[in-house]
Amino acid sequence: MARPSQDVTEAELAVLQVLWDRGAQAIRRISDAIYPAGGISRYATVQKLLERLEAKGCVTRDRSESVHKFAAAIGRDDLIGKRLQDVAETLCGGSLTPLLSHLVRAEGLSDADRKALRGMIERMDLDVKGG
Amino acid sequence: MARPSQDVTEAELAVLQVLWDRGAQAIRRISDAIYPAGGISRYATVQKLLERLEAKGCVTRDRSESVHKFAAAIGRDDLIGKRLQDVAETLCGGSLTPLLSHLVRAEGLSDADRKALRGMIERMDLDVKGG
DNA sequence: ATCATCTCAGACAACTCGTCTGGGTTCGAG
DNA sequence: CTCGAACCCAGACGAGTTGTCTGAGATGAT
Repeated sequence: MARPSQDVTEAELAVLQVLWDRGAQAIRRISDAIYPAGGISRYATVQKLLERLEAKGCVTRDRSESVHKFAAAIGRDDLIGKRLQDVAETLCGGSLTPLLSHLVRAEGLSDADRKALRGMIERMDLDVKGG
Repeated sequence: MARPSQDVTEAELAVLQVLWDRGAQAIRRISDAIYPAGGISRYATVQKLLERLEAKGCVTRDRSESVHKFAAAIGRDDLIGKRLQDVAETLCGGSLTPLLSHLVRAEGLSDADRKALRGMIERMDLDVKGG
């Protein structure tokens, strides 16, 4: 499975968002979703973006019909993970822990957030102890 | 305080690392640290990087002496925060919580990590309750 | 006065990114 | 079968970024 090596671009991400939200699509549909104004060249732009996404392993292409259909090969979560990993490698020597502690320290953590977080940790503890 | 608007580049980061590790430095010192081989042009490269870092507000310049001295204006932690914020805005609608849950879910969290994390949360709870 | 070292401004090639053009193909309607 | 619309593919283009370098003037110690 070809993993996305390079990073996903702003415009490429817009294409991925459409695929994530609406499932597999033909180029025309994606183009219409992103550029409601339409236009021939916009179509070609999306086409190129999909081509590059495919090269990066972020999208799969179904060529069984004459009009190809594209589907996301990675999820939003995969991309989040990749970006976090990237930050960790660039700034923390590869360790994710500093990111974690930064986020916990950061403002914006509500009561509910903390509660959910505690729940997650407890569940992990159980996983470890239970087997 | 001018905040870093654009992102810090790979080579720029190398310069920042030197400033973080060794404190305020003149260009020559930084250049020697990054390019042990030396060379005139490397000096100019570091100079340009510092100029760009200054423009981004990541570095301050002390012009009081004829040989300027540079110091980091942001910490490693600030940069981590900025990058995390960026990921959140790009992929999570600005919320940091998904990042948090992703990290907790991620492998590589040791026993000690979980323990430390639980400690952090409990401390936050105390802060809130204690006023 | 000289010379090494510094600052500053600008140039450069390589690369990325979003966009567009042109040429060949496919497919359904007439 | 022919025609036209929509498709796929390859390539190009301008703008912006990034790391690097050059040249000219200023500064300071010997």
